[in-house]
Amino acid sequence: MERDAPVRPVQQHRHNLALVARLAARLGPVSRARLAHESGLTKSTVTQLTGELLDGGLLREIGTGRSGGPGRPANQLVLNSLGPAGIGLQIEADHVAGCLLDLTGRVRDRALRKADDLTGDPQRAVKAAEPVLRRLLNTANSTDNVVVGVAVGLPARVRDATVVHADGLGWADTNFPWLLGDRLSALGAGGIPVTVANSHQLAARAEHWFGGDEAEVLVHVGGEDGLGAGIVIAGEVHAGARGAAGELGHVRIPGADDPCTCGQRGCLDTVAGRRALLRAAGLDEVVRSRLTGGDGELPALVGSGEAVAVAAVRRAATALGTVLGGLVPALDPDVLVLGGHLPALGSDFLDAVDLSLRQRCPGAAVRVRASRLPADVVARAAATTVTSALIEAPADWLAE
Amino acid sequence: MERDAPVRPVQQHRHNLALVARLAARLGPVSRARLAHESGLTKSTVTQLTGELLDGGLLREIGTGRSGGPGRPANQLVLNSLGPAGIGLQIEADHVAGCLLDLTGRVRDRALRKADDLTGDPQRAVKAAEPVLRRLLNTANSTDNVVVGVAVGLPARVRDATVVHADGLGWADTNFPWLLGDRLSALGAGGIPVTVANSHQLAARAEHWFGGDEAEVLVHVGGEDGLGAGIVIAGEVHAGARGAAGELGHVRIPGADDPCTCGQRGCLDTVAGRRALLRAAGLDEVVRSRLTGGDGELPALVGSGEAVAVAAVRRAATALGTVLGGLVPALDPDVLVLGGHLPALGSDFLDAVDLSLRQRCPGAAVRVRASRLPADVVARAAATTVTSALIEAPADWLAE
DNA sequence: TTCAATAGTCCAGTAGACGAACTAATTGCC
DNA sequence: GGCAATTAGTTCGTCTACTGGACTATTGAA
Repeated sequence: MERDAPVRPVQQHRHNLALVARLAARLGPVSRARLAHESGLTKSTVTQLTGELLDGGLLREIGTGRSGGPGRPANQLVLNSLGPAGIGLQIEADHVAGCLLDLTGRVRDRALRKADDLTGDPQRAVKAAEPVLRRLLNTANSTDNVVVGVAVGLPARVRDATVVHADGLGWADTNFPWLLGDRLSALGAGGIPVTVANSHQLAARAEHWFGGDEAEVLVHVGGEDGLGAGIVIAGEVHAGARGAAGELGHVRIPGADDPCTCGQRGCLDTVAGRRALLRAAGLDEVVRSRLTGGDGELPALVGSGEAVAVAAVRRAATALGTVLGGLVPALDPDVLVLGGHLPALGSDFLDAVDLSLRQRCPGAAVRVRASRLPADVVARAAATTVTSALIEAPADWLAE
Repeated sequence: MERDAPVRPVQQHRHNLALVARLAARLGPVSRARLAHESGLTKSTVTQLTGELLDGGLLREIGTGRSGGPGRPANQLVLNSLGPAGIGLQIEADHVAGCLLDLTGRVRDRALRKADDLTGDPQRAVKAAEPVLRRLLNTANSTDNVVVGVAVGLPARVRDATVVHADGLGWADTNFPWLLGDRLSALGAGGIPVTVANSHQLAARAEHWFGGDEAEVLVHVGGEDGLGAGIVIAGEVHAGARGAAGELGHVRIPGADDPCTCGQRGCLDTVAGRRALLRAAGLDEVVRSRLTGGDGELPALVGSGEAVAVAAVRRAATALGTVLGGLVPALDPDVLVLGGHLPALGSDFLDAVDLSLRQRCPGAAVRVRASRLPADVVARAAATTVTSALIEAPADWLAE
C-alpha cells in the first residue's frame, strides 16, 4: 500500500486480493476456509476474492481433496500452472541463459545460448537472446502459458529501468528493455513488458527465496567475472542510492597491485575474480578458451597441492574475507552466501574466507555458507520477479 | 499498513488519518483544502479526518491566515504544540541528557545530569535519569503538554525492547524500559510507555530528519566512546538481524595491536575511539578527568603541529576511512555523516578520512560531511520517535 | 437414517470515502 | 454599497467492499 496515497475501497480490495493470492501461493493447495482463517478475512470475502482470482486465471480449483474427518471436504485451490507465466533472462559476456517459469514457480523450460563475445554493442546481446526467447515463447505457447513479462538480469548498474553502467559488458546508459522489446515485437510477442535488474541483486533474491535460510538480512557474494554482492533486507533488495550497492569488485586490496579493467590497480577483482584467479593459478589457457567447465581444474589443482594454485586461492580467500569482514559488522546479516564461481573453488576456500572474515571481525554471529543453487539462478530469479509481481499485485493483472 | 493483515474500512480510515496527520506535519500551517489537494482525498473526507485529529488534540486551528487573493480565507491547521509530547533520554557512561519535545518538533525543555560512572548496575542509570525526568515532567505539566512516551537512546544492542548487550555500560539482557517505568511510577507518571533504541541508530535518524540531505541512504558514524554506525534506508533504520548493525568499533585494523575492552587487540576503537585518541595524543589527564570539554584540546594540539597528536589523528583518520571505504561500495549511500566526537577533531581529520575512504574505493560517489547537529541529538531523536509515532499512527492515540 | 461437523454461498447491514450541491467569507469591479 | 468571482468548508445521499449470520452442501459416525 503506498504510504503517501489515499486508501479508498478499491485499494482495500487490492490489498486483500494480494493477501489471498500470497497465502494461496505460500500454502499450496488450500481451501477457501483455510484462506479465510489464515488471512483473517471472512469466508464470504474469500469466496469473492478467490472468485476473481479464478476468473483471472491466477488460481485453479483442483477437486475436493482430503477427507480427514467429518464435514464437507474442501475444494482445494492452487496457483494456476497453466495461466500467466514469466520469462527470465541472464545475460553475461559469454552467454545468454533463459527460463520460462509458471506461477507455481516451476521451470517449464530452459534455454542457453553460448556466444563468443557480447561486450560492446548491446545489440549483440539482443541478437543472442533472440533464439532463447523464441524457444521459450514457443514452449509457453504449447503449454498454454501466457508470458506476461520478461525480466533480464545483467552484471550492470541499473537505474530507472536503464542500464547506467555495465563494467563487464561495456555498456552505458542503455535502455535495454526498449531494445529487447523491439525484438520481442519482431517475434510476434510485442507489448510484453521488459524489466532489467542487476544480476548480483537477483542472485541474492534467489538465495532469499530458494536458499531456505529464512533470513531477515541476507548477503550474497559472487558473480561470473566481476565480484559483487546483493543485499536482501526484510525481503527487499537494497539497491543503494544510485543502484550501485554491492559493487565490491573494485575495493582496493592492500598489497595487490595488478591492473584492473576499471583503470585502477589492486582491486578485489584482480585477486578474487574468476579470470584473475585462473590466471594467477597458471590456467591462462582456460581463460583464453572461455571454457566455463575449466573452473573445475582449479579445485583439482588445489586438491593436488599445486603450490601456485594453492597460494592464489588462499590469497583470494583472505582478500575476500577481509572485505566481507568489514561488511558484516555494518549490516549484521543472518547469512552470508558465497555463490557464482566461488563454491567451485572448494570447501577449503570457503573455510579460508570464513577464517579471514572472522579475523577481521571476531564476534560476528553470521553464518557463512556456499550457495547450493544451480548456475542459472539469475535467470530463474529474474523470471520469479515477473511471477511474484503478479501474486503481489493481482489486481493489476485482473484489470486487463 | 500491515502486509499480512486484512484491510477493512477501519484500516482504510487509519491509513488516511495518518496520511493527513503526516501532511499537516510536513506542510506546517495548512488549510483543509490544501490537505485535500496534497493527499488526494476529497474535501469532505479531509473535513472528517481533521475533525478527529482536532478532537484528539493532535491538530489545532489557528485563525484564518493569509488573504492573498479572492475567495474565502483558509482556516489554517497546525500540529498542536500544547497537546501530546515526548521525552527523549540519552544515557552514556558519564551523563544522562534529556529533552521534552512537542508535536511540532520544538524542544520545550532540556536537562542534563553529569555522573561519575554509570557502568555496571543499570539502576545507577535509572537513578541518574530521575532528576532529568522529574524536571521534564514538571515542565510538561506547566506547559499543558501530556507526555505520551519516553524513549531512551543507549550505546547498546537492543532487541525486542531489551538491552541485549551494552559494551560501554557493562549491561546485558536488561529490560531497561521496565526499570525506568518503575521509576516513572514513583514520580507519579506511571503507565507511560518506555522504549529503548541504539544511540548510533538514533543519531543516524537524527541526521536523516534534521540534517537536510534528503538522502535515500544515509550512514552516520560517530559515538561518544565506542565508534558505531547507523544506517538509514528509505527513512527506516537498518538494525540488522540481531540489532547489531553498525557495530564497527571492533573491526580489526591491520597494524594496530592495542588491547581493547572487548578482549581483542587492534580494534578500530583502540585507534579512533575518543579515549584512545586522546591517550595516543598524550592527553591522558583529560581522559582521567572525564572532561568532555577536553576534546577541544586535541584539535588545538593538532593545529599547533604537535607531532604526536598529528600522528594519532592521522592514524585514526586512515583507519576509519579504510573501514568506511569497505562500507560505501556495499551500501551505496548518498551521504556519510561523521558525528559524535569526530567533528571536533577538525576539518583536517575529515579530509583525511575522506582521502583514505576514496583510496579504498576510488569511484565512490558518496558525499562525506561532518555533522552539524548539537551534542544532545540522540535525546532529541529519541523524543522524536515518540512524537513521530503519534503522527504516523494517530488512530492509536485517538482511540484512548 | 440422522446428527455433527466442516465448506461454501447468499444477503442484508455497515463503515467510510466520494461527489454534487450547498453555505461561508473574502476580493475586486462597478 | 452592491454584486460577481473565487476559494473554503460542510452536508447529505451514493457507492464500494467487508462483515456476520442464515442458509445450503457434503461428508463421517452413531
